[in-house]
Amino acid sequence: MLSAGLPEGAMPKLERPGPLRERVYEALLELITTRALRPGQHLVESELAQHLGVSRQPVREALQRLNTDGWVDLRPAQGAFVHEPTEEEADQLLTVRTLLEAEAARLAALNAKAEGIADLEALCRRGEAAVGGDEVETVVEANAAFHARVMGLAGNAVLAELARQVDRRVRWYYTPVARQRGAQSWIEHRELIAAIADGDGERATAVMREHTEHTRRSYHERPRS
Amino acid sequence: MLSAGLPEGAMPKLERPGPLRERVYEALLELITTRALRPGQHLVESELAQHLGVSRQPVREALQRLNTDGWVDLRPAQGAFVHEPTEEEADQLLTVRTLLEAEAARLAALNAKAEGIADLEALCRRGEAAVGGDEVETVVEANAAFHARVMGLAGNAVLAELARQVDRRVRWYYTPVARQRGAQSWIEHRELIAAIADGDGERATAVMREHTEHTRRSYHERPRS
DNA sequence: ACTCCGTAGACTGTATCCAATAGCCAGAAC
DNA sequence: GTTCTGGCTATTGGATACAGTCTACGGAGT
Repeated sequence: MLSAGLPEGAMPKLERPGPLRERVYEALLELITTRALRPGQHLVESELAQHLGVSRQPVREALQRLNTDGWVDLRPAQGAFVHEPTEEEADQLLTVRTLLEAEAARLAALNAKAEGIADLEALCRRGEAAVGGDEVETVVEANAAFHARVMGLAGNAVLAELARQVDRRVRWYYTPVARQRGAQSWIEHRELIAAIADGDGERATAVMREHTEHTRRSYHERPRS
Repeated sequence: MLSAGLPEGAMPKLERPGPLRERVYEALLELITTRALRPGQHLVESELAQHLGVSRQPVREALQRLNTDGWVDLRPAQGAFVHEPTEEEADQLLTVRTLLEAEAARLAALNAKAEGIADLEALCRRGEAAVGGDEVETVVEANAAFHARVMGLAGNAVLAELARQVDRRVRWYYTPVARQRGAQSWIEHRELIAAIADGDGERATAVMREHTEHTRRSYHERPRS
């Protein structure tokens, strides 16, 4: 018990690196989402280990998790390959996302307090500013943050965990085409905030469903690379 | 290319054990779901390894996956503990399950062919027979098989994967109280089949939602152990 | 009664070693 | 010339050993 009157925030909270496998996981995920490792590419444990400056063990464990999370395909006795998304899979993913996000919006509308609403508005402003700056990376990130906050307001940890996984992959597929849907997306976010602020679960669901379905359609209409 | 006229089914398909970590994962999951390993119990890698007759390596990887799937809690530098479900978490899980299953029912109604309907009826008969026999284990399994088949008819692999994880945990929480909801559950299954056979997505959704909400309520009304 | 270590138990990460397997290619058989 | 076989290689899968570090527990001292 800190008997001395140390202010809580003053503790430097000395940086705990966390398990190495986690950091390797994040590092590889970063490389995949940024397209530094391209879909279909063969990942060799020993190469990755050497490149990251760790032993094979943490790399193996990270690859296993990436496999179960759908980021890489682990072919037995041959190695790991960066997952290649198919048209059908992307569509299914976006469908599920619509489902999860719509439910989250409904729950958020029922649970949200004034503080949460304020957070959403702040995030919305940040997103709109990013759209003005035309930086795709920042826009996508702000969008993810906004949706994550809505999910947080829903107060369902299980739902949030599923959505986290799904959203991250959606973000991967979607980033290349995010530019198209700039300003319109944030107008819809405003509508969503209004519905949540009114505590209107039905409307929040409808708005969110409409919003994510827009995203889904704009994915299918994307320019082929 | 099998030029000889070997019948496809004749190949014994010699048993491939598959990766050891998978088998360890399944073995541990079996031990957890059957309550041989009780919630809160401390799992020591070396003990498990010795007990299963493998080295620590596969055990570690299996524990990691069990951790990400929510079956065990991995406390740093201390070890793995069988997850202890809380009231709130069970409720959230059942809520999410309702969401996923309802969507699956809708999609199944839109996609199902005659063959799928027949499968559902067969599974339903099997379940009803099990209820008659009053064997909780068999009933729960038949129930899982039925829901899994509905999910298969929905034809959304991503949705199915999420539901598989959620359902397995729901099953864990729910098994102790499954006895209460015997016959009624299968009557509702019949209704669901009818809705799917009619291709009525709205009704299928409603029936499934009602069905899983029944389950949720009966969970909360369960006798405390 | 409270605090302060000391120690044991357990995980984390590293380094090797060996076995099994998929893919590939060269070469023999027809 | 085509096909099949056999071996070679790269890589993973699994086992084992070992050092470092963290946690919790308990006993000694105040």
